[in-house]
Amino acid sequence: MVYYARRMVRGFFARIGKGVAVPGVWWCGDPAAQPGGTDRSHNTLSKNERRSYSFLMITLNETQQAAVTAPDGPVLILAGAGSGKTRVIIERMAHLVEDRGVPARSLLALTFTNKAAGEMSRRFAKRIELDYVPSFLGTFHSFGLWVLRREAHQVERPRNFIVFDDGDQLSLMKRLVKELPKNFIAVSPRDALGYISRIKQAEPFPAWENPPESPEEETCRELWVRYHDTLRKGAALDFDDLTSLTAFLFERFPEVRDRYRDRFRNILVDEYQDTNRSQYLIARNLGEQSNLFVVGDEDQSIYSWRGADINNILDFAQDFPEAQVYRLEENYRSTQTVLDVANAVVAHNVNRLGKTLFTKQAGGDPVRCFFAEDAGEEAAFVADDMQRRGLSPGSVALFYRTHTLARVVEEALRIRQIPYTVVGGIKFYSRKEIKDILAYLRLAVNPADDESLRRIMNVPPRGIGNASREELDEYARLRHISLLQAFRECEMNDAVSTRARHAAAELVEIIDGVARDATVKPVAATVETLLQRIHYRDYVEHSDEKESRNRIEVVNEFIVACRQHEARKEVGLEEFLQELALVSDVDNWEDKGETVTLMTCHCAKGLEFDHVYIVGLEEDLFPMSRFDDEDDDLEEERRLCYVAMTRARKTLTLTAASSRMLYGVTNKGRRPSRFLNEAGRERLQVVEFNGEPKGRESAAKPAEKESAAPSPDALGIGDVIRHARFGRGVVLYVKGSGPKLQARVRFDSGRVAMLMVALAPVEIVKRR
DNA sequence: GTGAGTGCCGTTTTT
DNA sequence: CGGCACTCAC
Repeated sequence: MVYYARRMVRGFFARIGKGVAVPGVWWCGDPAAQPGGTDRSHNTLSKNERRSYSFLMITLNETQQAAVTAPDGPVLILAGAGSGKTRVIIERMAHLVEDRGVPARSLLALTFTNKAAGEMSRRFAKRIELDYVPSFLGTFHSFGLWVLRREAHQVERPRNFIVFDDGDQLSLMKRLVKELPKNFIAVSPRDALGYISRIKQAEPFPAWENPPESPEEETCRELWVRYHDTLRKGAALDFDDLTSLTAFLFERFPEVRDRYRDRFRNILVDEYQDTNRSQYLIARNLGEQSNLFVVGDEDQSIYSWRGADINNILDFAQDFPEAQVYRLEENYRSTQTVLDVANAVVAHNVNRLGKTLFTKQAGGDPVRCFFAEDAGEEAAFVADDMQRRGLSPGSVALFYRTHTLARVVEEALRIRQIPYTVVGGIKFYSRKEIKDILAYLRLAVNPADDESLRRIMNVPPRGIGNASREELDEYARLRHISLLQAFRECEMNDAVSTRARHAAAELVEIIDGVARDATVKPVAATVETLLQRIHYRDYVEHSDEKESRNRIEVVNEFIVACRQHEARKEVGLEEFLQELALVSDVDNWEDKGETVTLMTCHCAKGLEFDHVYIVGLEEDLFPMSRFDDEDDDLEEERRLCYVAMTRARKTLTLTAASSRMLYGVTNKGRRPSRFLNEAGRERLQVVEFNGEPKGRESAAKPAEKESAAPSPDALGIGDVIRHARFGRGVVLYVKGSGPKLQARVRFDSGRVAMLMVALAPVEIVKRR
């Protein structure tokens, strides 16, 4: 299915539709999808959805049927890529409700991503043809949030705690590291956060029974204490807390756990292979006495770096000895050629339960492979290839291991005017502008939020510098009051300069203004008033000339987003902020229409496209090199490759470059990924730049040529030239250097030609 | 207190 | 290469 930005966000907002007013009663599907709803895109499933949907109505295969109707007790579904995993979950839920008389409100379906949760609720609502579905369908994090709001007192937090995202965490930790007494060995804020996160998985409130094993660990423990102190004072939880404290609650307070057990008699977990320890504990605590239905694929476990433990799925049968296990191995998505390649790669893994996907769609286009000289040629090939094959942009996706690879490809697509959308990357909501605005809003809602105040006390600059800040910090600390309170009282504080005092008073005034507005105005209006009061747009415009246009856009987009949200649901500022905390990919607030989709391989999980390109299949990039080349890491890279490949419905094209600039250094003599070998050379068709298959002998050797860097000042990509005969044209790609410099040019006539620059009658019209 | 300039750092994937 | 923190001059 092709996911557009807007759909993802709609998925999110759909989940927080009007039903949310009653805790635990979640609106599944979309308000606009009610009979009489007007928005077309809400009422219709996409073509792809409809295809699989009607398929589902007509027939489930035997194994799927058995899985869906499995008797009570723990059930594990090993669902290979494209085997109808989501279908099975939804049918299972429908089966429970329709055939077994299970009340829908006793269903708890937990997913890993917002995307998956959104899709699940929409499809489930359609399936059982109800406008309201009183089940809880959401991510582990949103479930944790929901539980913790009700049980906040158990963990000594107010009900209206706020959620720190990773940006908040990092800036807090930076400060804490800086404030640490000098007798502690230095650690980086990132390392400290990593340590804390790992600890939390095992034990949210460690007793520190063993002495620290290193001075670094000692520092980390000290930081742990300070970090949580600060969170508690700020009435905040971080992302990890949402799941780890929930797990802790269920483990330590049986009576609390039992309440939720009684409520949710049927637990369904999607992507079980991605669960970390806390998530596993949540599932087990709630599901061990009732019906735990987990679906996953050990070959698609790609989040171990976030604490996901593949052993949760590998050991399910040991954990629950009476578990019934079903294997879904029939793939409904890809051609056999694609599956053969993907299977061949992942078959090299040792640590797996073992499945082999098959499909009834025998044959299919060969999986192609292109070896480029450099990243520029690789990008040019890919973009050219899409045009040559006449692919509709919306049917194409391009995956890469790291976001940095997107740039070159974007360039190639832009020049050819192929529309594209980059998914992920710099997250909308972690942009400076958004974080600034949110900090104001959060402060208005929660005066104890010192971190937010620190962020914006001098943004835009208002004359509160280091000296005043330190003074006010000290003032607040001594009196055990919030920083904002210190600002309120600073009129009497002689240690602060007059200028800063006025600025502080004004800031307090502004914050109070926001709080006041929020009670009477819609969110968008409150934000707009705030922006004008602090001249935020001017500030953005003056702070950075080249990017300012974009950044203003970001600000305006935020306002639009607020409005959209309001149109959907009347909600106060406080609730708005809380909902926002769990949305990460707000970057996708725009609908980009029929475009090529660019994203990381991780991001691609759960999606499917007719035509898939995977670029950068080189050693040290994919698989990415690690400090320790442990097998586990390599296996995970392999799974990631498998995930990426199995997204393809019809065709798969793999590319690599022998020279590529990474981290600012050009890296020559790069070697093709071992995954290409593992796929089996005989399964790959090596092609030339023009897409024609290469001769056998040349196919055998992955190019390791001396690549002469194209001389940058001769002619570059994007330059506009004029040719004596062909007229005006744009340079798509250059190759070679000096007198051998060749340029691929697309002329306004539509003609594309490779020119020897030294010989051709061309002049440069415009440098890019 | 501000802003420009410099040097250093890491540098994957995301709820 | 790019983002960030730090230093230095106003």
